[in-house]
Amino acid sequence: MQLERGTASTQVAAEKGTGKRSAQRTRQRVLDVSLALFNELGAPNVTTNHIADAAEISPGNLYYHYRHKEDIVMALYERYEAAVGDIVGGASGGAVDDLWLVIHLTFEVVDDFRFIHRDLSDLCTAYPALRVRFQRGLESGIERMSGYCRGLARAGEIEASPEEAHALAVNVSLVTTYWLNLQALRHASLAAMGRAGDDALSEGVFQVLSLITPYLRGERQEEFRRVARRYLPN
Amino acid sequence: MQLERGTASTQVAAEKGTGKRSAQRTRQRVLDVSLALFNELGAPNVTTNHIADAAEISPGNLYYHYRHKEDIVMALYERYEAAVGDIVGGASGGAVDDLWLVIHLTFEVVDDFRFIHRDLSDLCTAYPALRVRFQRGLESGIERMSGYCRGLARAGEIEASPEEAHALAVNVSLVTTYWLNLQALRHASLAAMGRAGDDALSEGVFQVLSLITPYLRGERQEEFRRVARRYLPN
DNA sequence: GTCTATAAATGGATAGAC
DNA sequence: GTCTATCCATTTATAGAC
Repeated sequence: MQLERGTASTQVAAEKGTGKRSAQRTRQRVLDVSLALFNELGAPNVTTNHIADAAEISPGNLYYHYRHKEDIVMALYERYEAAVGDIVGGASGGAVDDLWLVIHLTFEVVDDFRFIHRDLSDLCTAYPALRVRFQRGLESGIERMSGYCRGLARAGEIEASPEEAHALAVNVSLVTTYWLNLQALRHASLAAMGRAGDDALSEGVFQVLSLITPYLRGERQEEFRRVARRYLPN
Repeated sequence: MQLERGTASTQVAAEKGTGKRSAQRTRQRVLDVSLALFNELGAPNVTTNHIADAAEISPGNLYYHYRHKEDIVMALYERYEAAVGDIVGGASGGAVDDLWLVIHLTFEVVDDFRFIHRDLSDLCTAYPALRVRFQRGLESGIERMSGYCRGLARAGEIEASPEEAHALAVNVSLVTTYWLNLQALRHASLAAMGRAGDDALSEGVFQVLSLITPYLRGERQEEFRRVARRYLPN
């Protein structure tokens, strides 16, 4: 992550007239336009020619940088994983107070890479490598959330058996994973679906919070309800 | 629905030697094998030739019966809708007691037609007619569940604001829609995914019940917990 | 109603020149 | 690094004989 010799501007200058650009830059641009196209049309509906066009390079050149469409998808998935990792890594080890913030940030990342969940099953059968990575990430996410919930239960913050705490964690993961997807389906105009509106995102946070709220007790519950209310559409 | 002149056996007899079969029977068989293939491989990965092969007819003949692949998908979706309608229609208007049964039966239908939710987004963009039908069904499902939950709230059975009751209903719909899908993703071997095991189905019921349980109070909650426990894997 | 043969279009991927 | 041209496989759908 500490590559990038020379500033972008000096690179551009050095590339002038040669007709060549740094491989790094081209690869980055391919990923950027691919992400945009995948999100807009769904990965299965974006062809390699389509990507090459948008990146303003030839199909042949595209395959010089990425031998298979799968390679592009995997590279983007790694970006997604890294972004998610930044969030949980930055979370201050388990305070209830900023749980809502973690949820919110997570939804933003899920939105940025919404193509992943849009055709998740199909992508995972087409690209087995993606399946194993996704499985790993999902399980570890569930496990982390489950541990967090069971911790709350032990601390007496929520009233739930270990099984219920785990079920709660799984439901949180499920809603986080599919909420924006379902919301896009519900409110999609006939036009291609662009980025989810702030509404859809806020509603998602509300949905997740409303999974947790009823388990809380007394004071804590009120606190949560106040936060949740901020995420209501009205 | 009251067609079917003559029994199946007399039809078969009448068809002998002519090389022709009743259009009804052929169409049914096409739908049956399509459903099986879609569920096994995912609709996008099943070609019309594939279907023709499995139905033991020629590609040309397939297109005599169904002009487009979309027609097959839509016919199957109508089957699905009808099956769901049977469940909610048969439910004895709102007793809490057999809510778990409705959930269980719903999961079975969702499982029978799991190809629908597997590639939902992609199918809906490919077939706009499907999108509108699905949207309608989803919204009416949410609305019914929401009304049910708000009713429980009014009756004092659960402690939830109207907004929370609605959020609960949405989460119930979401989990019901995507649970088996996610579960197939989690536990899929490299082999094609067959019907969900009884485990996955029971766990799904448990997940949905655990959405509702924490909202209940005292006696009712205990009752629900007892039912839910029956759905635990162990 | 059913078949064979094939059209028409698309998509992933490669070869070889510059 | 980049391009043009093209191969090869696949897929939907049709034409026309039986």
